[in-house]
Amino acid sequence: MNIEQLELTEKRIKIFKALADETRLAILKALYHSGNELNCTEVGFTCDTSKSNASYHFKTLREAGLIKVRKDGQARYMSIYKETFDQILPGFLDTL
Amino acid sequence: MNIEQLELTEKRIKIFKALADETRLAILKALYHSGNELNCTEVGFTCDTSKSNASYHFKTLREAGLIKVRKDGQARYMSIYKETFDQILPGFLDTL
DNA sequence: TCGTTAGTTCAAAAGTTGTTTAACTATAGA
DNA sequence: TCTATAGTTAAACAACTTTTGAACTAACGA
Repeated sequence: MNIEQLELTEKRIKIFKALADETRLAILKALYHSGNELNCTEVGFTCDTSKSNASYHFKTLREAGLIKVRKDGQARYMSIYKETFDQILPGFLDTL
Repeated sequence: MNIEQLELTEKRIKIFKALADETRLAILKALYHSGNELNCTEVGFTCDTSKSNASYHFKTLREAGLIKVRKDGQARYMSIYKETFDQILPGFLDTL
């Protein structure tokens, strides 16, 4: 395996780990179906867990490149990082 | 969430867990690129681990519905379970 | 029947991930 | 400046996954 393939494999594994969790799938589903950005409180509400646990899951999704976060005042708005899905899992978002 | 959606979510999580591992991605890659079935020894050789560990990973892949296994004499031949990929991760196999 | 090959299973050890609680930082408004 | 709100971080713990080595089963050929 060359270096690009190694990095691609690592990226894939990070993504699959991030997707292998009910709470994180619920977050992505909410984001995808909102068709828009949502703030942490809104997302935390739909996935029914504590704010620190929600924050842990946001971080996992962010580090896998599956969501992006925009800061505005006190709030942080997150949305699907579509490019990552298109590259690694073409067609998956539409099955959500 | 209704019962079908719950089952789909569980199936997805099982699949993502199965895919979130370097050894198992290597197995799938070998199978996909062989374009054919391979026996456990051949696959174990390409993914460089003990036979008991290889067997554990085969089971994980089998239980996620990602490979199927055919027994013939002493040997077992495994191959990609294409239908599962088509249903849950359309387009993914070609990125392998 | 005996030895060999192919693969699985089991239990213990090692490693990783998810949850919880509490303490923390940063921004906003009174 | 004080208080409230939004979110992150750290530590401890429980739960789960992976690895390892040894014992096992099943099929084959001599």
